[in-house]
Amino acid sequence: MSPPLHISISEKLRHQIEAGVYASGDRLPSEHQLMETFSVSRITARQAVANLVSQGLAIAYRGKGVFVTPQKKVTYSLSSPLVFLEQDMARQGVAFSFENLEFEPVAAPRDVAAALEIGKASPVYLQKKLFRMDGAAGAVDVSYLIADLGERFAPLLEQQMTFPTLAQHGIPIDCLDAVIECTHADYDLSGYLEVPLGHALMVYRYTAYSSNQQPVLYGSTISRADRFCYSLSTRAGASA
Amino acid sequence: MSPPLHISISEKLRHQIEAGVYASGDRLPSEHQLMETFSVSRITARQAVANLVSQGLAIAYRGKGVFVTPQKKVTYSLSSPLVFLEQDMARQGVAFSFENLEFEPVAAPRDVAAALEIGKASPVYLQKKLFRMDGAAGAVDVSYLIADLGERFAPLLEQQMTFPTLAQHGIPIDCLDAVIECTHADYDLSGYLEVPLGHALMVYRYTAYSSNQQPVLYGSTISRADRFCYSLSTRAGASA
DNA sequence: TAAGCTCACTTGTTATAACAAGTTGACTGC
DNA sequence: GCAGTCAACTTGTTATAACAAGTGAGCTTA
Repeated sequence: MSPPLHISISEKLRHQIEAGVYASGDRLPSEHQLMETFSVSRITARQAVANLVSQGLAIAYRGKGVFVTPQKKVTYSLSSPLVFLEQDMARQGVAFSFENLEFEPVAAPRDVAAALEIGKASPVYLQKKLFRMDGAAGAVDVSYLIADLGERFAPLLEQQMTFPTLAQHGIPIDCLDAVIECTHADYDLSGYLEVPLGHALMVYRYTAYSSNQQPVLYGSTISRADRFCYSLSTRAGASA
Repeated sequence: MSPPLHISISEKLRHQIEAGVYASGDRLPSEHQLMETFSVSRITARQAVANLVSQGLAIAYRGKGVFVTPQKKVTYSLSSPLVFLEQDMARQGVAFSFENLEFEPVAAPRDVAAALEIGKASPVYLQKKLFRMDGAAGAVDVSYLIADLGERFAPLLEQQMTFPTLAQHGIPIDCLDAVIECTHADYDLSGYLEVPLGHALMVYRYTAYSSNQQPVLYGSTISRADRFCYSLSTRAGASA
């Protein structure tokens, strides 16, 4: 009949977060404090916190404490792929920046070669970028460019790679196939995005084709599911 | 240096799942068996299993065991909203069916009233549907129809509500705004979709507008993140 | 002053123990 | 043969205990 203790406690904390008792970025009571407040064992207190963490409401740091996750979600509008990501963010009052993590020629892995319709281990350019939203790491973009595109884009590294930028430099992108899916954090990405293992991530996986139907760009943007979402509209030029 | 025991164990199990040692639907070793196999305490064995569950690779049933989650992901193509959901599923070789859970007039909650641009507590129709993919519950759709649309649609309950169906009955849908986001299972939905608390869910939240720019339909399709993803293409009529 | 150390506090990992609760198959009694 | 019971097995919840490891403030020492 009555729910488990750890559920009751995490629900109580969740309500307090939603009611503003603990604001975005605030530290939640430590496990020891929860033990005393609710007269439970550390296992129960820990599980209550784990519920919040798995729901993306909080994040725990060893040695520091558990902190409320920023609840503001940023929307990227898919319906107007020509709009700069910066503009999308600015409309929502979010300071946006990005930094290049890597840009180097590599041999195409199997899935990349298949998507770009080139031979396995053909030369491609690997580009890794980190997007920051209000200073905090919000998304990681890992993309592969066909060799020709990579060489042409190399001098433009400081710019966001958008369709207009590419078109200006003689690489018009004609169409884009994309999949939006949800996956889970593994150890690799935890480093960039500071998400606990198993936490939900949004993945925007895309293949861009040039005017001659040739795939030229394949990659994915991986973001924290609790900080990023996608919108689209059938209205031409709509900005939902 | 060395990773925690529970991580090592869950990684080993994950590799075995990916290698086919445990196929989709198979039962994993029980906590007791894992204790003996890896010479660890039940807490460690449990945590290893919990890792798999939180990553969506397995699901646990009390009294029965832990079973490998079906890994096949179903894609719904957003670029052609006129395509029937059934067709999208059929293309992927998935048996699709849906059942009406509820259809009744209710007073519009606050967020619904705002989306439909009507007064709070105005009469609307609540429609709740369950989508089945290969027999298993895959998604729940909860939508609200303006009163007029609800009355006209009531006799058509056995049909999927798609844009062509609506247009045939004098309700042309002109445009659609949608947001795709990720959220986490709460107790309400766990019942329908059989997902553990905190598990990632995909939410497709939409507002449909009639030809006179009036919002007529607002709702969301909630699906298991590990079983459902969305695709879109800028190619007209593409079927990625 | 500045560098380095220590200590208190935090979460992370792991062990042992016990009971609750749901499932399943075998066994018993009719 | 069938129905009901029970025992064995499963995961779920909770407690107590100890150590590991990261952080940060404050103190000590050069």
